Amino acid sequence: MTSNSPNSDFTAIAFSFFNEIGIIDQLGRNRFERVLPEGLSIAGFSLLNHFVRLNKAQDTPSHLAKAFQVTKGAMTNTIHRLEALGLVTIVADPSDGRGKLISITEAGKAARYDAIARLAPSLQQLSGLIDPKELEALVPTLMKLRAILDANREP
Amino acid sequence: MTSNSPNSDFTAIAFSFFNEIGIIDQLGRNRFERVLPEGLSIAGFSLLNHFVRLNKAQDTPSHLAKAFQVTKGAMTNTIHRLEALGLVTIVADPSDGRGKLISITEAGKAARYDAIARLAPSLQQLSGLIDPKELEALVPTLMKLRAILDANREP
DNA sequence: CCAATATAGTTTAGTATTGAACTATATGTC
DNA sequence: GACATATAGTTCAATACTAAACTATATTGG
Repeated sequence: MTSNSPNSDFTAIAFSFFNEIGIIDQLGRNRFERVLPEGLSIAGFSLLNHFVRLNKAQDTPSHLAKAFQVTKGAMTNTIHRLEALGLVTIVADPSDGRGKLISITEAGKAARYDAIARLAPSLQQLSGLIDPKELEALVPTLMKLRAILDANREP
Repeated sequence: MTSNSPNSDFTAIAFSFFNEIGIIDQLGRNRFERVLPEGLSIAGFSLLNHFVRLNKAQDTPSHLAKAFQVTKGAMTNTIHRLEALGLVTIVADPSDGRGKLISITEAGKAARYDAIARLAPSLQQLSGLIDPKELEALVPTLMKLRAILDANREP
């Protein structure tokens, strides 16, 4: 019975894990926000990136809200700001009178590419400070964790 | 020269790393916020937790703002809300006419303890889904990374 | 000592978020 | 087919944050 009581152990571990995650996220967001072009938020960038990464031609606001785990209201706001910048288009869903379909524009793809180019130097600076192998080793576990959390969130 | 061009590799790795961190943070915050007692935000809880973890009797708003990497304005807001709840006290710094000193109250310590107790079941639920050893293995690397990011943020 | 500059904290305007109320359209049941 | 319920999207009030302007006090260099 030395290193046991696994339940309370887990609580403590999970607690420090989320604590570190929260601080790293804030420091990372801070870096990112400084270099994003005027008017483009991290939320906006993430949306553009989502379209390109998944190579999606179009997606609905409600699906996007679920994918990013934000409320429908937040997604309405993000989409409308991107539309005002000409980076996405909004059209009515022909097969569902309630729905809309969002698509990234060429300007949106260009803005995403440009944003990544601006991000690179800030990330590059870290390459001298962090062992790339160590960072790389983290990613698969984080992805697995994210998938578990994602699948087990409360509705 | 097979698996090289390490610089652009690093950018891609760092990019997915921060991407996963961001999503996990959001899912984690979501879980936390649901169980925190009415009126206590994550920011407020973190401040209370800071005092207890570091066993600090008092701290200045400006030092707290730096520690949490938020603006002075945000810290003013967090502190004033905690004071309104009776969880911290604010007194003038006797040795510096510009400064204030923040202390956690007994009620603040109790609120922090209570919040952790409420958090536990939500974390507990994860213990069946995630291998505790895997989670535990992540923490030291994250702490190191956090320290590096922390030391190398722009002013 | 005093002027210039730096630092501590507050305030304000603007942005991103949530939860809840709302409108409009779909779907399922009898 | 009509009614109840579910879903898509918008709007609104409130919270937490940022950047920048502000007030007040400290520090520093002539």
